[in-house]
Amino acid sequence: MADGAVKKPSRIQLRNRKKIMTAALEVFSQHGYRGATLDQIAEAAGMSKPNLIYYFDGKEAIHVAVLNALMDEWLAPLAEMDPDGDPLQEILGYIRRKMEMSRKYPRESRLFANEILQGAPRMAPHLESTLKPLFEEKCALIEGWAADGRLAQTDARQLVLSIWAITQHYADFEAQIRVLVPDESGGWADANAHVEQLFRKLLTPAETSD
Amino acid sequence: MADGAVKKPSRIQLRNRKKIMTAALEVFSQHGYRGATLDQIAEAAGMSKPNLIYYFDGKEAIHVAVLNALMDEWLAPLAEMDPDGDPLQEILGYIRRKMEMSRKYPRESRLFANEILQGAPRMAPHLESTLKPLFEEKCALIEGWAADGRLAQTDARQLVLSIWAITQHYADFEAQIRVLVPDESGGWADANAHVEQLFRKLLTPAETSD
DNA sequence: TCGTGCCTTTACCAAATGGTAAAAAACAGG
DNA sequence: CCTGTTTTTTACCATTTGGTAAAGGCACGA
Repeated sequence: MADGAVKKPSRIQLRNRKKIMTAALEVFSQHGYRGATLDQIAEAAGMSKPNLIYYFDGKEAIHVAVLNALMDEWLAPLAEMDPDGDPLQEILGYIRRKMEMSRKYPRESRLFANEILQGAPRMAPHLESTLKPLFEEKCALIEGWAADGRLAQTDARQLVLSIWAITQHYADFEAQIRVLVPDESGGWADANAHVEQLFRKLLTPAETSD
Repeated sequence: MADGAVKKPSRIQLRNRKKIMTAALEVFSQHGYRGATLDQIAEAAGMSKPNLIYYFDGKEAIHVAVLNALMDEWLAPLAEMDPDGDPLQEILGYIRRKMEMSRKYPRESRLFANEILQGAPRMAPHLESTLKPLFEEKCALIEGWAADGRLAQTDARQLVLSIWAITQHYADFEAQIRVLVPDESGGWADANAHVEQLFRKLLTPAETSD
């Protein structure tokens, strides 16, 4: 009885929370935190504004909930990088997965981009607690590979940053790319090929074939 | 007499318009268009809100004015790329200038990033009329260099996009980088070295030293 | 059928925000 | 100093927006 646990959420609660978060992702990613209104989210979720507040403590709580819920999914491509795989293939595989994310989930990318651009006011703790350890772990892994001569010498942190920069750019700056790159061009195929070429050249170790 | 021209602005007008635009850059780049308020801009500019409206037609007009005024400055590094220079050096020089921009003018970078992220609602015409021609011109130049064998074969459009992505990332995602990269590390020096290494490897032509 | 507890809506509200009106102040030019 | 013009301020205003109160539905077991 003295358990401070919360009651387990009902089916309808689960369903509605998910509907709200889906709607919120749509609206927040398109307009940013300040630009999004509860009315927009409510309409997108197909329910009334006070009903949102019934399920979440307020606008900020919705935003934080969406951010936190998507963080794991967002980091999955990096988390999947396998210490036992072939270094170059592992990194190129990571890049391929990341490009896939930008293509299939641009809203998630823009949501995070918006938040970081504003100085990550609502995400800083999560960055520190979730992103940073993973980042450190994978950087150490890459440094290990480089030290073994299985990758060209390069700054692991900068490498990961530049992978993020390029891959996410395709989602975050889509409006600009749409203006500059004609529709009839290769589109995503060109992008994938270019990114692979770029990082393959960077990372392929000097041919010290034993 | 029949000249529909506007009277030339007084000294005080020039001064105040500039003050407002400086303040607006600060505020818009930090909070985005919707997140910025006229009161914030007024305070940053050291004048009253109605006074802003006296000099500009409204919030949107201020935003557009800032965007347009900074566009040229923003594109200068690319415009400076010299068709008669050494291809690799020209591109690396461009990258160096762009990194310098991100370091010295992160607010400008974030202003544009915010605008593009929201779909460039107030900048689309300017993108089409100013950015696109320059982009096309320089892409053609790069393609020429590559065709002459003075650069490695690569997709010029994708190359420029990836240069933008990486260099601007250092300004736009600074909040994240500050969390991930320890202060005592090389900081900008590491970043510059990495970016140069990355693109140098991509662009150095196969050693067909004649 | 009647509660009872979860869910939803209707009607509001206070603060924030973009913008206006009009008077006051500052600043020419004579 | 006077006069007309430009600049600035002091009140306002209408709308938007995040949030609340309280009553109404609604499912479901006794």
